[in-house]
Amino acid sequence: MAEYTFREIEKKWQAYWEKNQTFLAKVNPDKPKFYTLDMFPYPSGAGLHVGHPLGYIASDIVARFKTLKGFNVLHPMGYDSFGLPAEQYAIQTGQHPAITTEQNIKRYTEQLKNIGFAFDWSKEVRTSNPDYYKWTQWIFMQLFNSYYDQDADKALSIDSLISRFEKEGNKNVKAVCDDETPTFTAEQWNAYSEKEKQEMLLKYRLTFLAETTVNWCAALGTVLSNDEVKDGFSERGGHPVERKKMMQWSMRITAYADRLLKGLEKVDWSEPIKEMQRNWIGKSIGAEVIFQVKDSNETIKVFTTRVDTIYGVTYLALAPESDLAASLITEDQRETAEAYIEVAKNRSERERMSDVKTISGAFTGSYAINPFNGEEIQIWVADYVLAGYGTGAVMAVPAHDERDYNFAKHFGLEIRQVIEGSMEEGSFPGKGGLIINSGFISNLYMKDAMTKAIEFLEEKGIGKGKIQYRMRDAIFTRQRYWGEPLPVYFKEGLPYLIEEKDLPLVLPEVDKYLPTEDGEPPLARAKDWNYKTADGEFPLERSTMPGWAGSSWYFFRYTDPKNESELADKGTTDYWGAVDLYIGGSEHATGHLLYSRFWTKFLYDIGVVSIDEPFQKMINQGMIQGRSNFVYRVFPRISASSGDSQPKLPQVFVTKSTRDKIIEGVISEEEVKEITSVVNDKFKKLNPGMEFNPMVGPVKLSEMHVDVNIVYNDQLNLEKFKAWRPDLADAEFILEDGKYICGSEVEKMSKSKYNVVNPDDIIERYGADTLRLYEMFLGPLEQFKPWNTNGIDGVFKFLRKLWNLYHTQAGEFQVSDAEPSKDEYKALHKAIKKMEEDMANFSFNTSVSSFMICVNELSSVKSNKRKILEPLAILVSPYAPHISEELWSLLGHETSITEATFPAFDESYLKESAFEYPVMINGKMRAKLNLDLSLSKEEIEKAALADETVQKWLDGKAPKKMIVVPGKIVNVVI
RNA sequence: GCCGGGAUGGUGGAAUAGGUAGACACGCAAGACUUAAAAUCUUGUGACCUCACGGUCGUGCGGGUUCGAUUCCCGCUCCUGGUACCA
Repeated sequence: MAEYTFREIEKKWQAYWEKNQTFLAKVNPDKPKFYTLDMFPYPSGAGLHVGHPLGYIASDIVARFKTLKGFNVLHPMGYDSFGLPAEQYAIQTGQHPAITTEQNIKRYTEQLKNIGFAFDWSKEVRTSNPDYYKWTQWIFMQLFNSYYDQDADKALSIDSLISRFEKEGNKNVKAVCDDETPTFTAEQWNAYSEKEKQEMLLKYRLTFLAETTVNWCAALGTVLSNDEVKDGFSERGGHPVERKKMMQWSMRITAYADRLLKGLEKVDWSEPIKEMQRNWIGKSIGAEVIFQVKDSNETIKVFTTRVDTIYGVTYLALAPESDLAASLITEDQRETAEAYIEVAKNRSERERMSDVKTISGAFTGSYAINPFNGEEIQIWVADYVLAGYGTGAVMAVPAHDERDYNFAKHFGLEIRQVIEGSMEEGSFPGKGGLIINSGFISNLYMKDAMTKAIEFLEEKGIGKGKIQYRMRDAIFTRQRYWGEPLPVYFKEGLPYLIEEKDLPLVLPEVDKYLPTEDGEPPLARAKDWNYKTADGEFPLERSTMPGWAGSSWYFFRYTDPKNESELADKGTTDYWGAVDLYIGGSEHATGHLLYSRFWTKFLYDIGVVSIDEPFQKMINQGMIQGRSNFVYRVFPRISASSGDSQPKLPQVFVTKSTRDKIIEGVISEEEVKEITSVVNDKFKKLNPGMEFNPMVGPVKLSEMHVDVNIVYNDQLNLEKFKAWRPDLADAEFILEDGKYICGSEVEKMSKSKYNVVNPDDIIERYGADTLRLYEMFLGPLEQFKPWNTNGIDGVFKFLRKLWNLYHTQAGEFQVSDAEPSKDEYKALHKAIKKMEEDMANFSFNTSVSSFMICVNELSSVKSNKRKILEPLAILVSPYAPHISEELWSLLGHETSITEATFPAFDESYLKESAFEYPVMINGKMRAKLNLDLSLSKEEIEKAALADETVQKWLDGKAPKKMIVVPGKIVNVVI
């Protein structure tokens, strides 16, 4: 007697897959490849909850489906194992992060294996493994040894730059470099000292050391990137973040801004994600204009996207941080202006952001000259100007820019209109409008006016057309322990790379994971953290790499994870190419996904890989939210004269509907009496002999989270509840129909809300196949949805029904070799068709439904035909691989079902000769008419008109109009 | 503010080249089997009116296009994600 014993079946096949290396991916040029990838997890101490595997299940289904379709599939998994939580834990406990990380990984792997993923575990990578981060360091070295050549529009080696400098200086070199890089000749270059040369090269390298204003988080003792800061607080932990100047390594990602933007056109991602990246890159086309300061040698450079409005400029505004601003302050303005700068500078980013409405600024006392009309305009300091964007200075055109307008209004500055239109409702951008009052660009439209103005600027050498990006260079150092060390040492204060043969530069041991007393990063605690060269011993860099370093290239390492001589074999990465399907959360839209694209483009430039976009198709799965359950405790309002001892208060709980009645004030007096008497009786029992004033109405309640794992379909398991916490051991319940129904709410899944559901528990109760099916059945992959176990019985029942198709009522395996009926074929092929369509659209939930329909139909005719059940097992196998393998082997196969071929869809089984026409009267369905599909329009019309219901509605009159769509519908208009 | 995504029964959701709204599942109700429970099976289940036949309303709200609108257009409301003085 063989029941569906999922526990045995699942263990058996998981062991089989492991032993037979079923999912081992090998390069095979004879087969088309398919690379499907999940964003690898950070192995946290809490383990997996049901939300994590959602995307993995989806990609696993695709992987298994593609295998059945004859593709050579790579489906790897690994760990993003450097990170803050392990370090935080290490600080608290003194335990080495490597140890906790190892433990967490072990647990994650176990949990993942329980779900039956078709992962090729031999490809596993861990970013914190020296074998891995050796290559992260190696990539860093290549970046250090490269610069971005704008003529070639790619990264080139720094050596080639040096030889150009030696021959011709930097005058004709078009490269991405620091703003203040001076021009020099070959003679000057050759005369530079070694130190001067290195300093100059640092201005060109793709990773470089520079003083930058950073987001310093004192509580975490580290620098955070912009996307790790939310509203002035750290994303992790919510600690305050301040702006601070520090020497930091940066990555010149801005060099790739335009290619990162253009590359988006080539990839198949959702529009919102692409849009987020476009906004993040923030390309603006405009011009740089130089304003001369009156009676001074100083000039002010501004960036504007609207040179066409240059005749409308009535003042200039500088960022408070600007050094120039301070120097322009005149004696008579000194007091107010300096005070303003002091206040504005010290206002934290957070204050400035939350306080957008307040307009503030100060006049410096100096004037600038508008190069177009020679007009003198005031120079102001204003905190609406950001130091970090463009030149940190703006030319203000109050008539056509809202912020300038508000500022001018507030300080009574001139507002001069230069575009045709009405100023009644304040400023207007007037894009495309006719330019007026603007000298030689008057009577032109925006585009032409801009072209002409730029020509003028370039002719006079007082500006040029310019493209500005919002994106900043990415800071690449963290003052942290648990990250990749940078392969850099310092000689005379200048950075040099260690030799490649000394890679990996292994993370040293330290006594504590905290910064040193004088604020140095934890690596400063390491003994002998120096680099030995022929010239002596030099200190190594003490900062480590940020979290995104290791995750920016792991998809290449998966193809060849054990390679010791290169980051991956070129032939292998060429074979696997770009990731065909990447599944992960949309929260990585501007971090990981941008950095990965950047590094891929760089690796492409230096010839290490052959693709320049890593992720061809991406799907962003929606987060699974928690669904909390609540119980409602009656507030026992009893006063007792207890003497010394505290009275024991009764724990009495009422159900959701009683609570609702109490809240709405519609509870009956009898119910109140019942509740109070239960409370009073309980009190008496708990405190025998004690005198007390019994509780009377009205009833007050307090709400309490209850562990969702002891609630089933919102019904509380009373025994488990009593055992949950000692104080609840003699809880009393006022039930309805013998049940305690809890309240519920959707919240974030978190321990403190007792709503975390562990996949292990679901697997224990229903099996991994049920979990997989159910996660997919929950709804569209991309949608955010709460986890709710309420419907899980349905898919579990489905699997049992599926099992029963292959078994007699007595539980014996039995299939028939008889020829299936037309209906049986039809049921199967409907499901095949649907599955093919759904896989193309990544619509996993609807496939599960179609399996259910198919099995229901086959069950109702008690089908047990091999010709139906064999393909059915294959069809279901990507979703429910364990049961399918078992059925497949029962069907007599000796190899894994993964080696089967996906059943071919045959349209002819779905062909119908007749169709049940819905007959509508004025667009409302009134009758049904079963007609042959070969009938002509006229014949259908005739049949419809003859119908009794139609006759009734017509009531003897002729229809105004008849719409007949063969095979679809009949509509009679009356 | 700006840029995305969304709103369908008691619940999760299905259906878009415009063509039977509510597939599939949960829950609920009734019944069968059972000493009983569980499990399983059968039937019903959007709301309202009606004994019934049947009818009216119904896909966030208000309009429009159409023989016909969950689907297209215009105007709103609410929820949700991103972003935030980017010149």
